[in-house]
Amino acid sequence: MIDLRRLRSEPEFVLAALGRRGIDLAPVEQVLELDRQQREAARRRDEVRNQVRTISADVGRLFKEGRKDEAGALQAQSRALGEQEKALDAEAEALSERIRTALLVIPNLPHADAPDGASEADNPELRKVNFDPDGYGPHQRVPHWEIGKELGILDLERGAKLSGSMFVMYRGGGAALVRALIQLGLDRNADAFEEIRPPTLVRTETMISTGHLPKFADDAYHVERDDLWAIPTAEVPLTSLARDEVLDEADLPSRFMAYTPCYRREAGSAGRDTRGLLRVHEFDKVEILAYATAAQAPALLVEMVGRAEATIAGLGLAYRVIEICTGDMGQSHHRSFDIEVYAPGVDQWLEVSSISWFSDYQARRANIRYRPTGEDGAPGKGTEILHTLNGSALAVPRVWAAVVETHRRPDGQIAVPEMLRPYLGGRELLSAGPSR
RNA sequence: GGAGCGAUGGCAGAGCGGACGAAUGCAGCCGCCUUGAAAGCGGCCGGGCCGAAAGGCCCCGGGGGUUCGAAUCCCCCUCGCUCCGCCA
Repeated sequence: MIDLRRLRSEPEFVLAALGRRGIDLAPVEQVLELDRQQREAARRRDEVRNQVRTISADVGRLFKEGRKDEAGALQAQSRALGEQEKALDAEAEALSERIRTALLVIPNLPHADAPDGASEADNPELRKVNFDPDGYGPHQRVPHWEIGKELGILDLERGAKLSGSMFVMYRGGGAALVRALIQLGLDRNADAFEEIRPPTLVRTETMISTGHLPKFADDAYHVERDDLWAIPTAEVPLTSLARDEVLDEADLPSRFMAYTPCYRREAGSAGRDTRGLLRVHEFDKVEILAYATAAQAPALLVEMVGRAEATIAGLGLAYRVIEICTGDMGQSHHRSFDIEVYAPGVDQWLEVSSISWFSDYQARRANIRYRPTGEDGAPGKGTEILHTLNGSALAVPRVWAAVVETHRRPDGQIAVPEMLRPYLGGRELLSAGPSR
C-alpha cells in the first residue's frame, strides 16, 4: 500500500501521481480526512490511558502502605476513566480499520518516468527484435493446437475431459518440452537467484501481501474447507518469504527464483483467447524476484528485463518489449515492462513476461524491512521498508506455442532450438509417431 | 485424527498480578588497556505510532475477557515440539 505518512505530508504530490493513472481520487482524499480524525482520537485515548496508568501505580503504592480508603477512592476514579478510554479506543480502532481497508485498494504511485496513457493502446513499444512479418512460410502459419494434435503432443480434449475447458494436457514430446522449458528458465538464472520450491497453496495474508487480495479474489482459486488459495504466480509465496522480517542492508539485493504451477480463474476474461494455450487455468512458470533498496532497484529492473529477453531471443523467437503506461499498470506496479512473443500460427503477440518494480508498495503490506548500514559500516539507525521487483523468467504455455509454431518445418516436424536440445536428451526434432 | 507440552528482545533464557519494554548470558557496537590481537574493565545495544520538541502511547505468538492495574489469571485461535494412529 502507499505510504500514509507521505500522503499526509505531500498530499498534492501523491494525488497528482495517482491522478496519472486516471483513477477516481475521492477515496484517497477521504483517507486523508479519516487520518486526521484517527490521530485526534488516538491522541485523546493516549492521554486518558496515561492517567489510568498513573493512578493505578498510585493505587498499588497506597495498598502497600495500608491506606485502603484512599486507594479505594482512586480505584473508582480509574474505573470511570477506563470506561472513557474504552470508548475512545473503539473510535480510534474503527477509524484505523476504515483507513486500512481503503488503503488496501488504492494503487501504487507510478514512477516519474512511466509513460502517461489511458489504456493498453498507449503502451510504447521500446524495441522489436527478430521480427519479419514476411519471413514466415505457410508451414508456420498453423496454430499450435493443430500442430499439437497432428503430432500427438497436446491433447486439449482430454485436458477438458479431466478438468473442464481451459485446462490442458501435454503428452509425449510435448510434455517433455514443458519440462525442458522449465529447466531452461531455472538454469539461465541460477547464477544469481536462489532456487525456491514454495508451497502453492497459501493463506489469505500471503495473498494480501502482494496485492492479489482483497481486490482480485474472483480471479483466484480458493479451497474453502481449509481456507487456502491456489497461487496465481510464484510472486505470491516469494514476496512473503521475508514477511515480517528485518534484513541487513549488506544482504541486499537478495534474489530468489521459483518454478511453480500457477492457477487463475480468468473470471474477467471469459471467451477471450480461449483456444489452445493462449489462456489457461493452470500453467507452469519460472519466476524471478528481488528484494532491494530503493537505490538498487532501477538497475535490477533493467537486468531482469534483460534476462527474460535473452531467454526468448535464445529460443529463436521474435519478440517485442513494451513499457506499460500509467493507465494500464497493475495495482501494485511502480514501473513495468512486458515482453511479448510473436506466434506466427495464430498471428498474435503473446505476453510471456511482465517485469515490474513495486517500489515499497508490496513490502509495506508484507512488512519487510531492512536495517541500513551506517557510513562506518556499523548497523545504522532504525529500519526502512525495502523494495520488491519480480518478473516471469519463462511462462511455459505461450512460449511452448510460439516455439512450436515458429520452428515448424515444411514437413510438419518441429526443429528443437539448439538451446533446448540438452534438455530433451539431445533431440533435434519433435515428430509424430512412436518416437514423439 | 487423538493425547500432552510449549511460544518472551538477533539468539539462548529468567520473570508467573503493581516502577517489567522486561534479569542474566552470548553475539554486536564504542571506549580504556595493548606494538597488534585476545583477555579484562567501562559504556551502549528491540520495534512501531503520535508529537516541532519535551514527552506520551502500543507491542512479551494472534484475538477476546477478568482487574484500579496483565508478559503474568481465564477463554478462543494459530504455530511448534513429543507420543499414538494413518500415510507418498
